[in-house]
Amino acid sequence: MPGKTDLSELNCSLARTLEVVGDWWTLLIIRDAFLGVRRFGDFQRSLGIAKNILATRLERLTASGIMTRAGSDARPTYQLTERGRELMPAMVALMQWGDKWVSANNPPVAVTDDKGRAVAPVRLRSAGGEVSAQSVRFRPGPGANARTRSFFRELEAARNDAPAPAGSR
Amino acid sequence: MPGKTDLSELNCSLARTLEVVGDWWTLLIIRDAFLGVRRFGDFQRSLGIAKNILATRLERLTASGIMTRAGSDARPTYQLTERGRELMPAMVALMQWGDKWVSANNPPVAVTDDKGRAVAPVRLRSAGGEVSAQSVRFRPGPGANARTRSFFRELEAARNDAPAPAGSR
DNA sequence: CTGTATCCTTAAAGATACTG
DNA sequence: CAGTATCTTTAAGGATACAG
Repeated sequence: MPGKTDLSELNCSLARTLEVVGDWWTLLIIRDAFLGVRRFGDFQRSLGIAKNILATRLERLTASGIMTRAGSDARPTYQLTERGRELMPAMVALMQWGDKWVSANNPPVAVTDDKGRAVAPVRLRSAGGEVSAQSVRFRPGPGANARTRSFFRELEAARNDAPAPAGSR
Repeated sequence: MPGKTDLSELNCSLARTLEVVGDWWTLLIIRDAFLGVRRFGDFQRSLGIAKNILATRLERLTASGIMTRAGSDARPTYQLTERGRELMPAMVALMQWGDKWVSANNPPVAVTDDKGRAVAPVRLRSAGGEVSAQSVRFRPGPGANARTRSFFRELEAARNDAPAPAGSR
């Protein structure tokens, strides 16, 4: 993107994740890798991506430890590392969302375990069981900086303002 | 992005998802919305995003039914719809990945349920229990088009080629 | 405060030719 | 086959001024 902002200041793991895998091609390359694609040319044909773009992405992905390059130098293969494979839940969750809300429950790709049993919709869980989207809470974590902490403080203040402006006036 | 490719041809729910929410700002706006941000100016300050960019994103998000605009026209609030809230698992999964692999297990933001109990790392499950990234399988789904089917066929062929060229030669 | 309208900059995407 | 090197295009991002 043109005047690309540096998101690293945002002190947020989501922003940090997006800095590494946050563009279309990167995510789709990882998807292909999950599917079993290994070769430069196969990625290229599968995605219809220009060679220079693909080369850049693969280099970035190997540099950030998400994929490894192996095999002959003339005809290497690219594979996901553990770091990369651990993106699986996020990828599947994104796919499931698209299955439901964009593909109208008519998934182009089915996800199963190795015995062909469907992977269930991804859910959030805590010690108390399933956590609905409504009941999820966010708060500053151990890695929060001053800006993040004040952000949450202000958020809290705004929440106390809006819903109950009765007695205050 | 400049010469933006039309991913809708890719016949993949991930690509389709990325067409809707697949850029930095959109995802970060949704994150903020999850955190409780509601107002134009708050999004703007929180993210450090230009006003026109924010306006475009909010319009796209409401047009695609992920957020709704409510309240006075002069000072509206933006909230996630169900469609938007269902992105929660994917967002949290992405955050968790960043927590572990980029923020070095020092999360800026902690995610809990409404009783303060930590949300567990997102896992994939099937009728057989937890599904490891290694054992996940993909196959053409009901919505697969001819291109997707042949893609999987070729992938299968390649897999049979590489690992066992013994008897064939 | 919440936008819209402009203008400008720039970097990302793509096409193409070429190399080991 | 797997890239690298260029060149061009273009649209996204940002800044600013202005409006309701």
